[in-house]
Amino acid sequence: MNIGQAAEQAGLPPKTIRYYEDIGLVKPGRDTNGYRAFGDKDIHKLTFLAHARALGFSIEDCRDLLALWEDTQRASADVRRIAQEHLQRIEDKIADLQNMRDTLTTLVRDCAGDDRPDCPILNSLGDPRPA
Amino acid sequence: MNIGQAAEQAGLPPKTIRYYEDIGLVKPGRDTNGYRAFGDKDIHKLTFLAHARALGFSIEDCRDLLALWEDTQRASADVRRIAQEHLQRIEDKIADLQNMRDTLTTLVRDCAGDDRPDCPILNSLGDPRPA
DNA sequence: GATAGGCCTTCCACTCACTGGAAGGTCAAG
DNA sequence: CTTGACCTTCCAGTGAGTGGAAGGCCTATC
Repeated sequence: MNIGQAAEQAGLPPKTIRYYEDIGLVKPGRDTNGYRAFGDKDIHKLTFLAHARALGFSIEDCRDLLALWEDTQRASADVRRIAQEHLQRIEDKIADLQNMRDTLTTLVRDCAGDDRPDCPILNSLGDPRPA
Repeated sequence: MNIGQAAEQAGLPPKTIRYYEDIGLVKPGRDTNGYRAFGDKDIHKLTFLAHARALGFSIEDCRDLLALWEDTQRASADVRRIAQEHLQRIEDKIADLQNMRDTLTTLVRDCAGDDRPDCPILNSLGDPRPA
């Protein structure tokens, strides 16, 4: 299978797949004309990568998860640990963003948003001890 | 004021302040020895930048907000619009992360996490139509 | 056989917002 | 006079791709 079809199957842009080969996540063969030749296992890996990345796993997490996937003897606990650590990072990030949202919501609510120059948003951002 | 004190006041690393000068966000003067000399207005700007960045505004948003802050005639509506657009991006990001979290929570819950090799997380990630 | 177009290849540069480090100048204390 | 903490500039790297140029290959049509 050429890179175009592989991209379609996996739901990734061809450029991204070349990049994944570059950094050693997949190792497709080559046809005599130099085109990459993707087998079923490559497609599976790319699909795996597309899903894991969509869930926000880092490339290095993906590398670890793929290695565990290829190791039929691995303990599911190893996978679970990576997923749980990632879950914690996501929870933290959500909490951060919710704090930002709350602060911004207050600022936007207090801003008249009209033609007058007075603006609580700018005032607060410039204050050494802001809202 | 030297860059070290300015950094302390504003709550930013010196490296970041130099970077902000590089990209034209602040323009401190120079002492005769070549050291940057930060005035009150520079400190205020840096403080502003630290807060706006902490709220997740992009550098380009910060540039716009600083320009509005320096324009005493600006309408508060302009500021409000930038803040509200940013707020929307934050809301979207929170929703994305919550979806990720929900999917991952399900996967982690279904994974035995013991010595056995069977792992619903890996199975699902490799599935063309995943959880 | 020529040509058009749609693939494919490599390589280089760019993104964003810094961060790290090297090499060297300056300043205050002891 | 030396030590150590500052400061300066410049170069390179981060993560995870994306954009584009220059050129090769493959198929279809004229």
